[in-house]
Amino acid sequence: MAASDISVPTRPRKERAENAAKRRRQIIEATIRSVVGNGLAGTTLATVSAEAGLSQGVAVFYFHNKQTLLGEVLRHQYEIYQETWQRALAQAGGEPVDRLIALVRADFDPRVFDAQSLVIWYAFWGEAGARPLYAQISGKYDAARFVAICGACTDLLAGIGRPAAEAAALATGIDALTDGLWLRAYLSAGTMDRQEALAITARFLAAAFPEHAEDFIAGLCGGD
Amino acid sequence: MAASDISVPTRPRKERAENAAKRRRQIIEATIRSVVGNGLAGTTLATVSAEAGLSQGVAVFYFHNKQTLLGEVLRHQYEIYQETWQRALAQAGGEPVDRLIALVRADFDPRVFDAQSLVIWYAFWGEAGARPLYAQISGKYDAARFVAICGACTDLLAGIGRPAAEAAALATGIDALTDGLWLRAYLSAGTMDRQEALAITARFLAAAFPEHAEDFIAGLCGGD
Amino acid sequence: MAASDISVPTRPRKERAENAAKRRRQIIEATIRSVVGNGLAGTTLATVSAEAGLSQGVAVFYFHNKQTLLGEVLRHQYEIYQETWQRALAQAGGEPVDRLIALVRADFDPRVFDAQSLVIWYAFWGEAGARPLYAQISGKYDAARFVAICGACTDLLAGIGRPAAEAAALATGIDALTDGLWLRAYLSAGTMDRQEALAITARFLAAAFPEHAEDFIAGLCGGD
Amino acid sequence: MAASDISVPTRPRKERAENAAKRRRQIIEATIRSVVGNGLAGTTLATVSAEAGLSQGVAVFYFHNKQTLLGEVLRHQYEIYQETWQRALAQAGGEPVDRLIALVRADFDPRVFDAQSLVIWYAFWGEAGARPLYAQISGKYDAARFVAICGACTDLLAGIGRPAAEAAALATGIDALTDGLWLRAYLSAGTMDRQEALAITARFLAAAFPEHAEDFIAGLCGGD
DNA sequence: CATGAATGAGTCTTCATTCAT
DNA sequence: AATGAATGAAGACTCATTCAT
Repeated sequence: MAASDISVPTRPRKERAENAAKRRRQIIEATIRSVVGNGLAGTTLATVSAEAGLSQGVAVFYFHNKQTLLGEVLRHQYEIYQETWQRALAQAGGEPVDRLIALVRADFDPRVFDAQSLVIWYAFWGEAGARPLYAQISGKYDAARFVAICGACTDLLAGIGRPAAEAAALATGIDALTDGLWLRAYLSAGTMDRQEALAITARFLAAAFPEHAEDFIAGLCGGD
Repeated sequence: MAASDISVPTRPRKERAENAAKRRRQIIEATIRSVVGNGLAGTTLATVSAEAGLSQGVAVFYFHNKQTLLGEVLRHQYEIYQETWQRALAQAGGEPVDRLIALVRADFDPRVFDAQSLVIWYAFWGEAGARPLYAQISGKYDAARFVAICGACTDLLAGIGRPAAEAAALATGIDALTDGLWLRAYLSAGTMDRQEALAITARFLAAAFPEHAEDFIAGLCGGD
Repeated sequence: MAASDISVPTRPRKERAENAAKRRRQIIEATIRSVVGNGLAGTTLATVSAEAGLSQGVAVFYFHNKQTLLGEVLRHQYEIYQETWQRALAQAGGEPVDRLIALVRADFDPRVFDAQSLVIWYAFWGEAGARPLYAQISGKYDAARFVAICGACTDLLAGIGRPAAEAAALATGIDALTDGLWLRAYLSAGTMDRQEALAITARFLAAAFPEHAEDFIAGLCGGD
Repeated sequence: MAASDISVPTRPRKERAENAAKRRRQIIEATIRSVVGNGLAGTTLATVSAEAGLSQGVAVFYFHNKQTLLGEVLRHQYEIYQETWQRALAQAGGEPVDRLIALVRADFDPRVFDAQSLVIWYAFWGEAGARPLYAQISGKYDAARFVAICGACTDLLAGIGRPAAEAAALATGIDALTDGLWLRAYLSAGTMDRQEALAITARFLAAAFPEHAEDFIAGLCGGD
């Protein structure tokens, strides 16, 4: 025990690692606030530092350079999003309708469908054309989600005796619809709320799967 | 000699105005090429000048400052878009189904639905959160288009005896769907072509308006 | 003629090029002053700008970046040096002894052998180990001078019936001796003047070529 | 437990001092490696720490600041050099010729005349113009060596009946010659080896002291 | 003793903007 | 009408130094 007292005068390794993780999150969150407030172009290491209440150097210390930091921010955003829909999916049970409902509801979950998040999404997507890193991160996470939607659609079609070939197109359509609603909500801030977005999506899903129309209306429009 | 010195440089007023318009367009198009190639953040007055084959000063000379130029570029992009769908609408005849078909087809018209245009749209929308000017321009043009879609929907619903109250939600959904398909096409470049986008939209429209399912399938999936 | 009045409203091309050359020299000379005053490590674009009485941006405008500027400074220094010894060589006439005398005298010419120049030489040579650019520039110019010395030695040896094989070693030795005297003059500033350096070199040359001892003594120690 | 906590960390004073000396040398040698690899300008406390395999803070802990560390490195370099020539001198015996030969040989001793050492020398000399500390250290050690060379020359001249007044000039010339050969070896790395350098020096010494020509040739060119 | 997180002044570089020509 | 030289205010990034542990 005396030995350990001597050999570990510094902070325990674990505590240090935790502290680093905390700092990284602190900086990432400050960056998000900055992007929301100043846009991606208007976000500098200075605005990030100021927002984090830290000195100019820390961001570089923890992320090596601005590009890495921004990439990490996008990843962080996707992680939150993925966590949300994956949890919803896990809690939805086995019925394909319920899974689809869960995925759509997750898309308009307040934790995900809020003004700040939307700014982040479109800010990064806007630069994805010129920044391979952003495009790559987006592609990876988007693919995972597409698989989930596509799976639910496949099962749903199987249940009602329709050809599985439609699944991909339907999944793409559903994904596109919710992304488009996000864009509306983002561009004309405040004019579309969660309820309206869910109602519109419900209408299209009900039309696309008339056999489950009732389920979609009930599952998406009702509730909270 | 003195006479010629005075009279020659003073070009007729009209010719001068035309020249100015030509230069402005030249610079706007150079800017678009630059945004496509370097992103909005990577577009500087220098990249614009280089792309236009003109000197550093011209952009400022004709647009006073960078922000105005970029605003003008967005406006230009919207003008081309608006021109496309308005012409399509005008040629569509009076039937609401045909008008809706025309509007959707216009959205995936090669002049509008190409990789470069998509980069422009999402680049500007990405910064719209932090730049009121972009948001304002977008809002103005988007509203005009929404009115057109909404009108077609209203008439269509009236024709099949469904409540007009649905029109706005349907219009929003259709708009969102096509925007979402644009986003797919933009982010995963090359994986979605005009045909597929039209087919997906047709499927949803057919489902939403079963009475005109045939029309939408025929009008959107067939043809070129 | 009226046409030319219209087509060339800007400054004539030639005048502009001259102006650019003037600015470049102005900045190079400011850089030299800065290196003399602050060392190479202490020379920043800010010290250069201040020394030149210009704004921070100009140096970059004319030299693209700091490294290029510093490379150009070294080249400039070598150009002056080369010009000096080449002119001396040209004026020396055909006698090998005279050519060797001229080359040595040029090395201690006040235009070349002054405190400021020495600082520049050793500052750049000091970094040559880590900067291939400097090493490359030095190598190129040093080679040219070595050829000249070597040629004179070869002819001199031929004149007195000694083997030509000695030439390279003698040339290297002479070059090394003058460089070493430069180092002395540089490190212990003020303790060695032109006269002393010439006298020491004369002594060694006289010893190395006893047949021309008188010539070297007379040619190097006398005069101004 | 309390007892061991207190007694164990308190190492004996002597052991502590030895450890400190070891650490200092470790850091100095790391600095030398860094200067060789990155140049003086490219050497930071970070490169030094990395090279030493120690944490960022140690260098400051042991040397208070970077300047002091670098000064210590130069001193260390001079110490090795001085040790080499002083030992050679001590082993040379009393004959002036032998002392001079020993001094020259020491200058091209593999321990001293190697690529890395040359980088160090010229790196520091390059900054000596702007850093009084380096100039001062150099001056001190150079003076000691000059005294040694000068002494040997004086005795040598006395032995052959030539005026002692020549000694200083000859000593300066010899010193300059070897320094100049070092510069050649440094700038055009790999093109001059120990043998060639010794041969060139031998030739000049033989010429300068014809009475001892044989001795110099034998003493410098033969051997290993 | 030793670590390495944190700071902030300073560096190079970029770039919108001005302006003389 | 057009050029492009010149400016200077940021921007990202570096690094010597400090300091709590």
